[in-house]
Amino acid sequence: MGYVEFAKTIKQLTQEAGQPAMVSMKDIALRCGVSVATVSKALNGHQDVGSATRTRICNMADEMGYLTNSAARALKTNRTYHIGVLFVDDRRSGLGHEYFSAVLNSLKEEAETQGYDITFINRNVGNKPTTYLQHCLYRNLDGVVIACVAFNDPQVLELVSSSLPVVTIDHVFNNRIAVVSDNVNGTGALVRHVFALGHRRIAFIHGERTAVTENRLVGFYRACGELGLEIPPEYVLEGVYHDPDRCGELVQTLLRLPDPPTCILLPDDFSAIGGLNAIQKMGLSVPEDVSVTGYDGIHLASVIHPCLTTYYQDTTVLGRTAAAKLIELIERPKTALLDRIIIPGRLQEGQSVRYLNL
Amino acid sequence: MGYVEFAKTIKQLTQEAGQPAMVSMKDIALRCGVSVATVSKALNGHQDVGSATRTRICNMADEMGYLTNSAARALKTNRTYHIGVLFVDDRRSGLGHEYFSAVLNSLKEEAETQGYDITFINRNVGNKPTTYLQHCLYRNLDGVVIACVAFNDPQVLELVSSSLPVVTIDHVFNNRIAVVSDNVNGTGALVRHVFALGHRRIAFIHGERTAVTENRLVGFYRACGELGLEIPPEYVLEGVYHDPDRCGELVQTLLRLPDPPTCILLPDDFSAIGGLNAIQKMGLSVPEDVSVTGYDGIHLASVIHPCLTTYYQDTTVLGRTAAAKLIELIERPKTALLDRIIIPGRLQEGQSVRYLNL
DNA sequence: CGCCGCTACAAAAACGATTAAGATGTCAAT
DNA sequence: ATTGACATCTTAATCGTTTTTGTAGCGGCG
Repeated sequence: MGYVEFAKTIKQLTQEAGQPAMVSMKDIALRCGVSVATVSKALNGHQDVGSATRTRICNMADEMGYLTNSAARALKTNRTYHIGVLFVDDRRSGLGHEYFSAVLNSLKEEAETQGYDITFINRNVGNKPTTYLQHCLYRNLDGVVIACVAFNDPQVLELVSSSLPVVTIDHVFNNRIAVVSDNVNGTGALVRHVFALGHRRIAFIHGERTAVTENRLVGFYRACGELGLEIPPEYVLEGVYHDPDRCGELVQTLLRLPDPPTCILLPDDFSAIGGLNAIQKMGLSVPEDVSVTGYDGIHLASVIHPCLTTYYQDTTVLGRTAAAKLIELIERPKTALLDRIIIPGRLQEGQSVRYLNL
Repeated sequence: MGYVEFAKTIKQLTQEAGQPAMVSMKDIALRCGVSVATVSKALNGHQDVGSATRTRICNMADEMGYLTNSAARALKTNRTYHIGVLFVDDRRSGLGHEYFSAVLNSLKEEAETQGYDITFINRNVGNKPTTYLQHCLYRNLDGVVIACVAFNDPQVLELVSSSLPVVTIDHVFNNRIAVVSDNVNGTGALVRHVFALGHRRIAFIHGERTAVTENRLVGFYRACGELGLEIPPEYVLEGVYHDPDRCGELVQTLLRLPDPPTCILLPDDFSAIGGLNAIQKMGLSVPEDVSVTGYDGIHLASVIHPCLTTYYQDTTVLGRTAAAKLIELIERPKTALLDRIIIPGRLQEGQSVRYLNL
């Protein structure tokens, strides 16, 4: 039986069985008259394989539809080309949040183009509860991206202090790579923007106290300081991210002050909607009576009415960078710089901030 | 060296190395004075192991922090406890869409509680481009959930017609399990609802032609028929999902008709915002002058003003069911019913539809 | 007593790849 | 001719499981 006939037979067999009848290196070796070792080397680009043999093997591999068995490779090399992603979605602040799903999507794409797949980390192995770290070890993950979680969770800390390559998003740990959105300058940019439009009485409703929030507060106070603004303490309130109702209430609180602000910075675009509603409910309108800004720059911001002045966080670069840095750390641990990488965003002007005649 | 000392040593070693120094069945076997085979059986609950030995082995496994090596198990058993998810996010209609991220999240949780991890399917293996199917085979995925893709993509069809266990969401294939949102009754419910409120001139802006859209059209025309409504063809327009601008334009088109509708059904909540804006831009208001409904019942619908009357799609049940059905198909292929499962939603009344005095 | 059947374990062969170490052949230099 | 260097390929061990087959011991039964 000649070469071509044999190939046909193989295909027919696989067709018939309905199963793709996984072809292994052994099969290729058999057909090429070489050893499995040679096949492995040829396919992996090692140098001690003759160029004629190499092309013969590679062609045969294509011909036969060879696919690496990832489990076997992982077993032998301890490399899975799988990176874990830890996103927690309590109260819809994880995947449900457009910011994070956009970051995730970009992260996914970068990882995939580099040959890595992503998988979610959770707290069980088989049907037994475990820790995040154990789950990662069980799956032999090459590395982990952590985002959108309670970073003081003991299980998260265990993961961060493990020997696994880790990249965190929007939170900085010592001696770990962190990719963070530029919350300091982002908030600062908003302050300076509304200041330039004449606003002096600027209030800030921020989210729950997290690393992100701390940075936004720093950005806020620093910018105000540089502009010579004295912000009364009652202008700075703790709200809740992604909670239009709560933020709406706080907006009303602010507007009922004896000396109300002319502009209110809200924790994010979504909760800004609550602000808009609350203001409208008081018979006032945006931006004529009160100005408002959001944060995030999600699609929503530009389609609501009035569309929001906000600070766009570059989710694409954030996700891509996180993936790229993690892979760098995995593949070249010696040279990877353990540092904090700040991703700048961009002020996005809408119609929610009025020009104030001074 | 006694038992306790030995245990300590192990722990110290792993601490020092910084590496968790994976302990294998071999280590347990050594310490328990049994063979690896026995360890394997004990840990996997086989019957031919003495109960004393069994508990000794299990305790030791816990003690030493044993974790199954998933790669080795996968290699031997061809089961990875990994299910693939195919979500495509062209033009932000995948993960960026709250509907799908909610489905994904629910799917993830159900899979995880059953001991399965989820991973995204893409089109490369290593750094070479391949098909979705090849990717699944390369990763030895136990099964696949397909959602939110162009279901006529040849690569998707290849996957669907492969021998892999497959569950599709919102699209039905022959002899495959499909989990679909009840678009027929959902749209019907909206029609009946606005009819009950007195509306007779009801327009429908639907999304691009997909299986989902077809069902909604069926639901629309069927309900209208049952109610004895004659819908003029110019009342039914093809819009674009998740596109407020385009849908806004179409709303204006409808309202400029000589005999405009009193109520407009929009393709989803997000694009309904475009409808609201467009109406406002014409100097009209919702619901006083025109009534509007959305679809999806995402969080947004209830926070905008006026909040939307919409049809809530039960993303939680959708995702959970998809995962559960897929796992059933994987684990009990003989008894799993290859069928279409319809997940009902719920009409969610807002303030965007007015009561019309007839 | 001898045999059967049972329980409880061990031995060993896989799964499919990687890789160190060894083998072979060729050719140039001595 | 011998040697070494080099290129090219093979052998064989190994990763950590699972699973088939084998076997020792023991009690019961005719």
